[in-house]
Amino acid sequence: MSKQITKAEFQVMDILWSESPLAAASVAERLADETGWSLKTVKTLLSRLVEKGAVAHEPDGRRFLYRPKVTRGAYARRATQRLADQLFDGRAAPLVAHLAESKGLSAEDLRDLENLVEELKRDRD
Amino acid sequence: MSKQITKAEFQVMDILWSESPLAAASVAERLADETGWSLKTVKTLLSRLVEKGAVAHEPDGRRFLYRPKVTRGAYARRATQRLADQLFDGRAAPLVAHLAESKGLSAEDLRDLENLVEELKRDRD
DNA sequence: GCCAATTGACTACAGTTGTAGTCTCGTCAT
DNA sequence: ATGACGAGACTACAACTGTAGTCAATTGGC
Repeated sequence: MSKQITKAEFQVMDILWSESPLAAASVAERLADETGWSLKTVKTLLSRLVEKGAVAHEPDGRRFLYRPKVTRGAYARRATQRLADQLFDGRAAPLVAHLAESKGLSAEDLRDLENLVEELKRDRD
Repeated sequence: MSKQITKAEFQVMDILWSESPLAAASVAERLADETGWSLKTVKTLLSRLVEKGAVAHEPDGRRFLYRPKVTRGAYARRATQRLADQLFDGRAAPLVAHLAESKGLSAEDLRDLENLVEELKRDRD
């Protein structure tokens, strides 16, 4: 049921999704470049993520190791669904249309999409 | 550049997108059912939206009429883009894949998507 | 064995958001 | 003219966020 994850918290999650488990110090280290956050800040964010049920922490000697409890995929699914529901009544096509309009999909994107649609059609029977 | 619109503010926008211009009282009326918000709350939200540059207000006698300055489409595009960038490195296909997985696209959705992809491919040449 | 460094716990504090309340002024019905 | 009512302006306040600081306990290096 894990609560809403904020933007800053998401950046922490993204580190943990790329590698885990990690100690707070390691997470902070990996974030230092993009964010400039102090270790303290990162620790606060980690605590909040633990409170929210999005990451688990297991003691490892004197410190904690953190590990995501929610997969990136699950998170992405929920976020995508929320957006689609809010903006497009849950429909995918207008969502893609907006993506296309705002960004211009690459040729590769189009190929991927075509294959995906094919696949989905096959699955449906 | 209008600032981030919040969840509550979005609900107000959605009323204005469906009909505008409207006086604060009318907006509140139309929101009463779904939200139960008091007129005061709605007025606060409208003021904040004006501050943020997302709606314009023109005096009409002793009151104001509110009208969106950002179209729903433009808002949707920005929101979609943000999500795609954050979660999928801007790629559309994985986004659609996640939508498909979480919701099960309808046959109609698939047809729409297919047509859309066709169209996008044509546009590209 | 002892000290400096590190760790997690707790605290801080300003800005944003959700949800309203108060104040003041103009006006419409009498 | 006047007094109640409705409009927007300003104020409130707790929860959540972003960004840290302080403190007390632990421990690895000497």
